[in-house]
Amino acid sequence: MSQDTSKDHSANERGAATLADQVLSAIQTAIIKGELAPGSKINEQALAERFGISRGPTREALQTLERQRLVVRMPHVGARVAQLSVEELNDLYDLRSTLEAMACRLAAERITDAQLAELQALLERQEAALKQGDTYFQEQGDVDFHYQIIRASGNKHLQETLMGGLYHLLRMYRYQCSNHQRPSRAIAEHRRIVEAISDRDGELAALLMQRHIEQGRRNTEARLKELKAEASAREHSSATFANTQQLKGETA
Amino acid sequence: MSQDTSKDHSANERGAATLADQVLSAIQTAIIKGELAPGSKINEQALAERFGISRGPTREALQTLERQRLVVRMPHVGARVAQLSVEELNDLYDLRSTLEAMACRLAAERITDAQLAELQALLERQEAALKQGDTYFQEQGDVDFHYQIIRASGNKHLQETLMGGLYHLLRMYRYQCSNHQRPSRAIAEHRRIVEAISDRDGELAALLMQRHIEQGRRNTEARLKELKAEASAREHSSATFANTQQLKGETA
DNA sequence: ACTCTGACAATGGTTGAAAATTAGACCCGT
DNA sequence: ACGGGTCTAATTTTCAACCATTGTCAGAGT
Repeated sequence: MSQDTSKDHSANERGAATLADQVLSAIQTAIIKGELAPGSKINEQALAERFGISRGPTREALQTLERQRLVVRMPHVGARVAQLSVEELNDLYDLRSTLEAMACRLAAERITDAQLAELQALLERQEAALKQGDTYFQEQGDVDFHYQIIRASGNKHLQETLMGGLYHLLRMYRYQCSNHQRPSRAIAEHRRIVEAISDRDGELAALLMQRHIEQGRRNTEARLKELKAEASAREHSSATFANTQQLKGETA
Repeated sequence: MSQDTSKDHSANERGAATLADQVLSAIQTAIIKGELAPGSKINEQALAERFGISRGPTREALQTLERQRLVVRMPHVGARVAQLSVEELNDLYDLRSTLEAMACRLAAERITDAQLAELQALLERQEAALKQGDTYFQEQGDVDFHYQIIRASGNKHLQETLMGGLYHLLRMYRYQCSNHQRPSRAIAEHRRIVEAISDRDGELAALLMQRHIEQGRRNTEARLKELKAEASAREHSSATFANTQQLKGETA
């Protein structure tokens, strides 16, 4: 039922067997929430000390973060938190759209009755949360919705690509560009998608999912452009320090 | 000191920036070619000694291999070379088919004249190699063909997912299940795809690519099933030796 | 203003040992 | 013999100290 699916898909399902895994999810949330400012440099030593571990596991976590595109690394230079960009956002959503459409197509063929029931139960919980204005559960529920469909596709590589690769970066964009608009519409779209899957109409489900995601892309893109404009405006006022400010926390 | 102007200043070029990268590609080819037997356990220490490096970079390479699905790792247990399975093969090709179809769609929109000329030149080299029976270049050319289209898509995340993630595992399946059949037909399919892209007909190109890849899937699947059957037969006759090829001493 | 030089800082890499965990062998009672 | 629990051994994980290599930056020199 309400198992904690959001906890950690990318790392191993085993809670946190290694130190690197533990610190990994900590850094992940820090980056996604913007506590580590985009573009800011990451010092291995300092990061290790901050979590009370040595450089070994820290480097491991950093490498995982690199493959998740949450940080960018260059040899002998170091790691810095990824920068949000409109181009990458579009690349990301294009890919996500294609992959989740595929997931819908497969899920319509292969979803089990139990999984379908679970999906419908989730939908009802989402609607209840909408009425109560529980924004946290709305976010959580949206993630779970997409996750369950992806899981129902039964394609392990598809799951891993979405969950381990794109998922976290996507969360960063959504979190930092959150504009939480019209959850009622999103849930209505969810409902139609579930109906299509329930009817075993994979093509329709895929199409609806693509449109649903495209809607999300538009929202996020618009908000990101606003943020970029604001940042650019701030940069004009203090142009002398422009370059050095980039790697410090200026996101108010 | 030799001032090499062509020094790689970007992390994209996986030339040989760090030790981990160097040894990584070495292990990759060893796994892909089957020199490290599928399912065999990998001893970190032994692997490090074999390449004359310490355990640090070795662990890093191993982690990268894990994300490429060339090895499977479990905490405190160790790493072992991935096992080929028909289910995974199908998952893999499904995903590849979807992604490369997407690449075709995008490439038809965004390919430059220079890239298109390059693609056509490659095609002619492939046909020349076919006539001369140059099987090595046929293999290489096929990889390049798909790579160039993926690159022409212009979607960085798509490129990274295919090249960094699926590519190597795919090569393993193709190498170990090589049955080199009908290259003439494959090249004819390549030509039609290039024509469709040249006509800016993304939908057609995507469809042709999907069929092309499906053809490859069928071949590889059939060959893999043969191999599995043989292996199963061998296991019946001499069950004692089956599992014991490890990296302990040397694989001579 | 530009380039070159050298010190400085951070990362990449090595080594050896200690802590943690699993797999497999061993023992024992029923 | 058999199931169950314990113990040992082997590997992995982590730590800590160290050196080597590279990028960065300031300052001198032109």
